[in-house]
Amino acid sequence: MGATKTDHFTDKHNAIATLAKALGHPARVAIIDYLLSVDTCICGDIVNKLPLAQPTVSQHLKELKNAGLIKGNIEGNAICYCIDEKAIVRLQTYFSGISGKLEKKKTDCC
Amino acid sequence: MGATKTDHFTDKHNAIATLAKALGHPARVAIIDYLLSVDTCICGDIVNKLPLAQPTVSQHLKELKNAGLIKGNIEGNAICYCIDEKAIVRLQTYFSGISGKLEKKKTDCC
DNA sequence: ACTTAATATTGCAATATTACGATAAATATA
DNA sequence: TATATTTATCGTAATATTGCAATATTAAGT
Repeated sequence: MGATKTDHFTDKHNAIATLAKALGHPARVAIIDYLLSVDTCICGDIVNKLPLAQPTVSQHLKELKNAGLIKGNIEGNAICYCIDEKAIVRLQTYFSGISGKLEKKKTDCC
Repeated sequence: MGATKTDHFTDKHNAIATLAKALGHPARVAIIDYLLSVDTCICGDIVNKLPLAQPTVSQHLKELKNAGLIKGNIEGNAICYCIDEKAIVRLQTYFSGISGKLEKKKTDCC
């Protein structure tokens, strides 16, 4: 089939999966990394930093935006993309939550 | 084409993407959640907790294992799966790193 | 209005993922 | 050894993703 059965899972699980999926491609991780490294947000040169054609980069940016990881503003004939801190914090909280629970368990049977 | 150009990205970006991709499906997030909630690691009943058939669950477990998020041991005719703490810590560190850098920047132009 | 520059969209081919029925493999128990 | 139980694998259909050339859109400058 190929279609994920999102209906059958909790909102929380779907939300984490959506964010994680958006970062499930090295190009998109690289984009986040790049956005983090630049001070100015005129980000047209992301294309130059990646080994991908412009339409492909544009598509990756769209996916990051749809997932809520980045936000963008039109800025003349350039676009300003920024990381959306809320999404990062959500992921950070999620993983530190798991980490904390694992510490408490300490039944490392495997 | 459909094939990710992993060759062209850094190992760090590929590593994060691999972990994130593994969590890019609600069923796999749910599996992690479940593994976290049980004390005993006899995990055959993951199938009962998910709205998916047994082969599908088995496949998701395999992907989580390949990505390094869980590890498993054969335990009689049951399998014991556990979360691999190292992977969680790696993700936690990654996201808190981003969060920290964002705090320092504070050039939220979008 | 015309041109230039930057980004987005469309269309399409190649590949990957998701899901499951059928079946196999492995192990425990009778 | 035969049977039940549990997990894995195979085969296959449906859908999604990735990547890019061609084209469209948008806004700035001339």
